[in-house]
Amino acid sequence: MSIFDALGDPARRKILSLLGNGELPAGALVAALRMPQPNVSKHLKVLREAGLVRVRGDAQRRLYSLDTAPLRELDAWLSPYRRFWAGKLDALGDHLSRSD
Amino acid sequence: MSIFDALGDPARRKILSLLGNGELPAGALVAALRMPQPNVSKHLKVLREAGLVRVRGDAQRRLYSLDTAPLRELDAWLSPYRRFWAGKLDALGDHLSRSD
DNA sequence: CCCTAATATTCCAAAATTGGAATATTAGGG
DNA sequence: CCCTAATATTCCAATTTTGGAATATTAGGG
Repeated sequence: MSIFDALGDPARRKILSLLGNGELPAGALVAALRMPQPNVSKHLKVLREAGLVRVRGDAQRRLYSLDTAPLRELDAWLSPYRRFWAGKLDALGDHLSRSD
Repeated sequence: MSIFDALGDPARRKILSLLGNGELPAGALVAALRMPQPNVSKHLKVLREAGLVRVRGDAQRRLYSLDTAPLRELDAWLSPYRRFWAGKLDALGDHLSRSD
């Protein structure tokens, strides 16, 4: 699954966003996403396979953290297109304040 | 379909890349992609619906061009993550950071 | 009008994705 | 050992996506 596919699901984007603030146990993600635990676990698996998150054990818990390497690749993929808006810093607001 | 989903298919990413060099008729994309025409037409529909391409008629032909607005959104989505590699001089980085 | 070129749409089966429910695994604690 | 908490995996039905083939549409040209 490519990074684009991995990012295709809103729940997965939310997970990345949450991990942006630092390492979290799977349970914290389950609580934040308000979604059945097995479901979150499956999304985490997709993210792992895409290389977007790392995991380490801490007793029974599994602590997830962001691996930004694929995001850097995405950034690179975007590069050739940036010339279309580079310098055009007009007011096209931060569309980005959505919840995903 | 979100922009992430629209970008999920390699053929669609190739189309965007081709259109990066300027407007092209659908037929040119069919030739470049080496894929059955109806298939390309369907990918173009997905791209249209995601707002990634514009189309205008020229007699029987349809000329496609890039609409970069959704790519700018993607760029914005990426923003909060850039701090993880900002300053870390990656080999890919400054491709086009010229100051003229 | 009819013909042709260019492109889009529909129909269909195959493959992949997703969610829900049940179950399995893993790692301490008593 | 057994128990419990935390997390992962499996199984299944529903939905979505994809490709191939056939067909439809659109817009001139003769």
